[in-house]
Amino acid sequence: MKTVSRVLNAEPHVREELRAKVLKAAKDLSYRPKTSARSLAGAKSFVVAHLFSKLSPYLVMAQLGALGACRAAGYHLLVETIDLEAGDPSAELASLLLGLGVDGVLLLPPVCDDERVLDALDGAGAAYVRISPARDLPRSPFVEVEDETAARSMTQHLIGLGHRCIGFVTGPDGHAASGRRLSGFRGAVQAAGLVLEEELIQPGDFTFHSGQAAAQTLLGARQPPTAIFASNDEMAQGVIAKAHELGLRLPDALSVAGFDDTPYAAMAWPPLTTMRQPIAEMAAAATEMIIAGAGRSPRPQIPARRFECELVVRGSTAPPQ
Amino acid sequence: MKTVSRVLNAEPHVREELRAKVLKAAKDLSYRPKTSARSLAGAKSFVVAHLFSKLSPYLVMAQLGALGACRAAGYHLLVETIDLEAGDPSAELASLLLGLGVDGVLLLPPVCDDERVLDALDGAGAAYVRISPARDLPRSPFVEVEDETAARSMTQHLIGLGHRCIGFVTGPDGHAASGRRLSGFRGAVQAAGLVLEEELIQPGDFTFHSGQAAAQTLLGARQPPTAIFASNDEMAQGVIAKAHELGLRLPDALSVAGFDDTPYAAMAWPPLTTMRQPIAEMAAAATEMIIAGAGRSPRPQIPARRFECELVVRGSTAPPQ
DNA sequence: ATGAAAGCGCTAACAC
DNA sequence: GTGTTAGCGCTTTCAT
Repeated sequence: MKTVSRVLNAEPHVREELRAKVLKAAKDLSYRPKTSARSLAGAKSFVVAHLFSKLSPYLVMAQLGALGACRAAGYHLLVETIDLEAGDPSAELASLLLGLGVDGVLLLPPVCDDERVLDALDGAGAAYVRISPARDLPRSPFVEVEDETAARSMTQHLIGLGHRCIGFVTGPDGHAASGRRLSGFRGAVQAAGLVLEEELIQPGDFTFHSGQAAAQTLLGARQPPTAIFASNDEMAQGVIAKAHELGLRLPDALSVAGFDDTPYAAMAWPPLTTMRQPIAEMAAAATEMIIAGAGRSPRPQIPARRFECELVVRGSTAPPQ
Repeated sequence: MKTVSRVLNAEPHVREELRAKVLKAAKDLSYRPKTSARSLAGAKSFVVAHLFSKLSPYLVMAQLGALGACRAAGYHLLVETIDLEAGDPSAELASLLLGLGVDGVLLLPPVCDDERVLDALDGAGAAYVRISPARDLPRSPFVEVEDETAARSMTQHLIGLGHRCIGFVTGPDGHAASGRRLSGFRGAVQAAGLVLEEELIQPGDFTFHSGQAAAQTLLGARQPPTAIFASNDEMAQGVIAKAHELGLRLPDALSVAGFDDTPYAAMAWPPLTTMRQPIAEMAAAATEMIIAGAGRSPRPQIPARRFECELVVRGSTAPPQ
């Protein structure tokens, strides 16, 4: 019995001949080890959980990446929501962690920066990997993306098109990406020797509505920008909608750029120029980190991984008219 | 020990006093039963799987609904993809079903109409509930929506606005909703005494691209329609994009209507008039059906449930100019 | 390199 | 109404 276990878990110390025999028998019987028995007896549960508060296209792409990594390793992906607004998120977490004993939890913003969630996870001794965390970097393995460089590239693209007055819509405070994308924008504008009036930078929170509101303000100014760079695609969509509402012809009267390259960016009109963030790969990498550490104690130290973005030029950006 | 088990599973035959005592002790110790032990010993796994081939906004909304139902019942939701294009989907399913022994599988189109998937599921003795299945209705419990009635309402909305020449973009063959929505459209057009030229009905497959292509054909005709009703929101977005590309002013030069009311419908420009399909509730209902039958043998007969849609009028429909 | 024994934490079946 | 016993199907530990 133990020999079969060794073969099926790819453990050493089994003669090649015997291994083949076991494998053949397993195949003939179409035998599948029962996950519940494996996790009851052993240290691994073969389940990774993706914990989120709200599902955006960005998180959906991450989920798909995580799913792929799970599949490749014979793992399963569990999805769980948590209400950050509600009283105590740790109570909700308890049933997840203590009950199921998942091997690890995948966290993205904003959940990955909620102190209470992190404390609850640490308290339960649960492993977790974060994507683009804003704080306490040493607290867990994580994966991040070159936000600042990417934002700089996008800004340079707009400047290269001839724009001299560019508006920017920020992400919410507390999101690591928000500050970095703004820095990248600022850096590129200043490097080009352009004046950056502070009213060209409008606050947003990654929602469509906030993109509309920011556009309203920017386009209503005495000297409106000829291009607007929104920190994510959904806000860029809001900018586009507002511009249409104001009767502007895009992209001639206004260039609009986004960030993330969600599937809906290409469905906007005009199709949105944006920075492609390899979120599926990032989530897959994070999931692999979880799986690599599953059942191991002490948990292995895993170095952070950093990914790059790619400029995707579509029809929403053009030289100013 | 058995008494504790009874209390925690809300089984009868426990004195109220003792029950309270157990509950208090459980709380004091913050005790959580271990899912793997429960499913190894018992007949239930406390896990429902959502099996899909591709993730659309529609499926994401369903996932959220299923998640809510799982949460409420102390269940967990597992997500799994299956490649319908690939050789044999049953091989992929095997590891999911035999290994994890989920209590049930939630299936939506197009997966819910794939004969091979259904056969594999039946072969493994797995329970499944389908949403809007197109065939073999008695084969499993299912949930459906009033597609035909809803399509009729939408068409009446357009006719009521004064449109006399309305184009229609169908869904893919094999999707139960495709035929029903087309029937609803046909019924309303004929009831209004309008002539329905067959070239006003263009084939689509629920993708953005197919919506664009259909719009290209419809708007290029000698007598183009003044309104286009697409069978889902994504195709409606494609119609809108194509209309913008052709320089049409929406909604005056062309009214566009969709179906589903995904979150992106409201982000289009103009905001899309559509039929809201209560997909999250439908998925929740389907998940409850799975949970109700979990661990029971023979599986209880569960009557189908039917839901209604709601017309959501936004800015993309208006009287013809 | 292989295998025997013990037991993970519950529920099922059966006493009482 | 309550408690006892015997496993569920694996992995772990420890012999050999």
